[in-house]
Amino acid sequence: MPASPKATKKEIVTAFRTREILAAARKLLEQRGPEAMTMGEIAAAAGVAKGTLYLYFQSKDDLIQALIAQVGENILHDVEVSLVAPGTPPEKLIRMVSVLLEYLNRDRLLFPIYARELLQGEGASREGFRRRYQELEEKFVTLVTRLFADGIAAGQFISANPRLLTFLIRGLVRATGYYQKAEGQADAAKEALPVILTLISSGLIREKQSLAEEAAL
Amino acid sequence: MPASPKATKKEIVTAFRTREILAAARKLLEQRGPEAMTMGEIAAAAGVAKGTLYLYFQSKDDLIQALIAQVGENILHDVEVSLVAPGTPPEKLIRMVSVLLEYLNRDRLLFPIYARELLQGEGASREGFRRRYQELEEKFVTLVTRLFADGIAAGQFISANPRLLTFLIRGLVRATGYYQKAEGQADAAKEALPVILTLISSGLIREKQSLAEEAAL
Amino acid sequence: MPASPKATKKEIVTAFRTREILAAARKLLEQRGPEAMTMGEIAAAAGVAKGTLYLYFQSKDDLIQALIAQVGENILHDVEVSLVAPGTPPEKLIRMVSVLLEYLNRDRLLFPIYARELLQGEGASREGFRRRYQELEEKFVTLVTRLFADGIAAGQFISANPRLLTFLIRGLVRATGYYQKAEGQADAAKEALPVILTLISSGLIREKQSLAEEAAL
Amino acid sequence: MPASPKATKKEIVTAFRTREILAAARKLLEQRGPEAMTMGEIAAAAGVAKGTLYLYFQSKDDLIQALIAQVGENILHDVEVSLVAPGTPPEKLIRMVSVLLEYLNRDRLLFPIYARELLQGEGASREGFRRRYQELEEKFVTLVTRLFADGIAAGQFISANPRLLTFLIRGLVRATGYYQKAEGQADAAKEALPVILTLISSGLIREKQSLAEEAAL
DNA sequence: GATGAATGAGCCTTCATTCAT
DNA sequence: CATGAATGAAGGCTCATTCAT
Repeated sequence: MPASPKATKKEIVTAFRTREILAAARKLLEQRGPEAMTMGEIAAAAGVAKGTLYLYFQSKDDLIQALIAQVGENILHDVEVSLVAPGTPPEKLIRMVSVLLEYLNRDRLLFPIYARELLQGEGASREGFRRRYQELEEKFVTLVTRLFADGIAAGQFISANPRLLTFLIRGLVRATGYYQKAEGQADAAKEALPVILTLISSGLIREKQSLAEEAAL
Repeated sequence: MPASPKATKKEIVTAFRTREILAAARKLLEQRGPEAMTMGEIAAAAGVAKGTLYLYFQSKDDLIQALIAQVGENILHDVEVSLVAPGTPPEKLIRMVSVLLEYLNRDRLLFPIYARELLQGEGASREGFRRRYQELEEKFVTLVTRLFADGIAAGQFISANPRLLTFLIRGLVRATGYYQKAEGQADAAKEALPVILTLISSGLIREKQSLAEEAAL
Repeated sequence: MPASPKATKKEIVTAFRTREILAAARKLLEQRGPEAMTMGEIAAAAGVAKGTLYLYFQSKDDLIQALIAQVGENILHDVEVSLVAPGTPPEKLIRMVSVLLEYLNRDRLLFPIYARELLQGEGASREGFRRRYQELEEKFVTLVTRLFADGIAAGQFISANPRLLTFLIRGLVRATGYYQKAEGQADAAKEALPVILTLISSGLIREKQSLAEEAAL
Repeated sequence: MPASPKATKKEIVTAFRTREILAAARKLLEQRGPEAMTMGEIAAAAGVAKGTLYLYFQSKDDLIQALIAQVGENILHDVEVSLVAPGTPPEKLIRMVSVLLEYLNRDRLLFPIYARELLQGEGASREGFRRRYQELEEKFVTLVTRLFADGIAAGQFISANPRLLTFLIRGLVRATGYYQKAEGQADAAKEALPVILTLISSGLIREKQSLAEEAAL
């Protein structure tokens, strides 16, 4: 029957359009920020009419949510994979950091560092955007916190609040993203990976003895 | 003491109003973000009429810049103090991290983690806000980069791009800010400081031997 | 005739709307002046929403400039035609005055007497309006000044600064416009034309001898 | 009794302030127009506080009315004097034109050509300004129209609507004002006076014969 | 009387969203 | 389905006017 393939073709076109629009929106989101970016700009960049955007997304906020979901689910999936693969917690941690850093180079993707939304209270506009971003964040934190909890329990990580450790690790990845952006480098991740691994494994400071005194303070 | 206090009284009122407005704006900035926050809201929160804001600031952008300047100059000053005081580079680094973390508890202060502006291109609105924030950032990075460069030259830090190290350290402080906000804790800094110091001095991972293998990968 | 009229239909609608808006704006400009006239009033008078005006004109100033350009180019063109047609300078002068006076009756047109902008310095608002108006003025003055210069050289006009004569002729036309407006007459131009022609050709005063004495004073 | 001189002194100060404010306002009115000119600017130019203006004038509109009245009464008075002095109507006309032209050089005074207000309908803002200006105009027109009526009755002027003639004469004076402004000359009036007198007495065109044919059309 | 900080109505302009074609 | 002209709510900003000092 021709109906099913026809419907499928339609779905393919729809999916294609959706991706095109999201791709255009992503670039604009990074360049101009969520508020400054207008629906008109997105439409122009995607090569469609303004009204067409509303055939694919209910609102601007909805579009931004889809953007985050699209990216976020990919990241979360890859992070999850890196954590369920066999290995000790430290091994898993290292794999996960590598995965996160790779995202900084894929698709010019800056979402891992799109952190400002986390700061905003309930009154903020783009309510949906914020909420979605925080959900994503929460899922990530939950996953990684478990890793740290396991590792701490096994005596393989320093003894600290595993949730705090999760935030700190994420902070290092974000910092790399800002570094990449600020320095205009194409591949900051490659440079940062070994440095972050060294930091994680043995710290920044070479003369441990003097530090021991400091820590005593 | 007639004339002088009279002139001063007006100045006091002006200074007081300015601070009131900035305080109201700061709260709103955190709650709603720079775009969503309207001059009307700021005025209402400060208990003045909309037009009054324009007696103290030339524009919305100007007001936000003042907000940043107010905070930023304090931070920069304290950071600078912590760096010129005597001590080895590692000692200075630790002092500086302490200073930065203290700011997370002072004045509900979230600016140290107000990083999104760094991501945006020239087209973004509130040009002045972004520029000012980036200037602040640049000054900070320059200061700390020098510290790392010195420490690396003296063999006291690991050998890495000092600028990258600066971004990473800052990332840890920011992460603490997000942690504090996300967890709703009053004093995340106190909890995070020893963890960050340990991380800096000896890493997160206890079993160094296994890590050596990882690094070989 | 399928594609072409379709594209044309949209253009026709656009052109129609543009004219509607300009017509509404013209009436308001005369009633209230360029500053007092608001975009809201224009929109209401044109039967569209305020935002719609910005689909046709970039700004209020732009709209007013379009208004002037629309009218001004017509006038200039007709004046030019009246000056290049064959005839002696006096004949041309008379033709031109007739053309100008005709404009006072066409389209409730008062622009030929919209002179205030000429008085204002650079600080005035609606910079574009003023500039455009002065450009128009300058073109007109240049054209007519040449006519007077030619006529004076040929001994057909009294010997005087041709530029001054241009201003005086224009002053008579403007005066007729004010007369029409003030008296509420429909066709002041018809009444004024022979009077102005007589004035130009032989003056207002009948007893030339007495005047000669006066001039001697 | 000291009360009376004291009151007088106060009146003197008041009158002085009033004149100072009006002088400052007049300059601004010419530079920026009645709408663009702000009360703040007037106050600054007059060297007083903004609130002080409201001790001398009820409103901005009231201030502008006073401005017109001040100037207008002077002009009207001088025109009246020139018309009641002995002489034939043509003599009086010439005297009056001289008086009007003199005003163009006095006090940088441009009011005689401040004609735009005449165009505006009832809806315009600065209602009082417009009304006052039109009253002034009406008085002037009444005065001069009587002169022309007398002269026409005596056969000394061409036979035409005396009111129209009044507008035309006034148009010549205004034109001189625009000429002075446009050309940036200091003393356009001196140059224009003989030209206008010649125009009034015998027209612009020298070859009367050819004109006679034209007039026949 | 004089001041000028404060007010708030009202303006121009933008932009997410709708809907007739 | 796609379009883009139209909408109108809302924002930043100005400025005439008021009033406590």
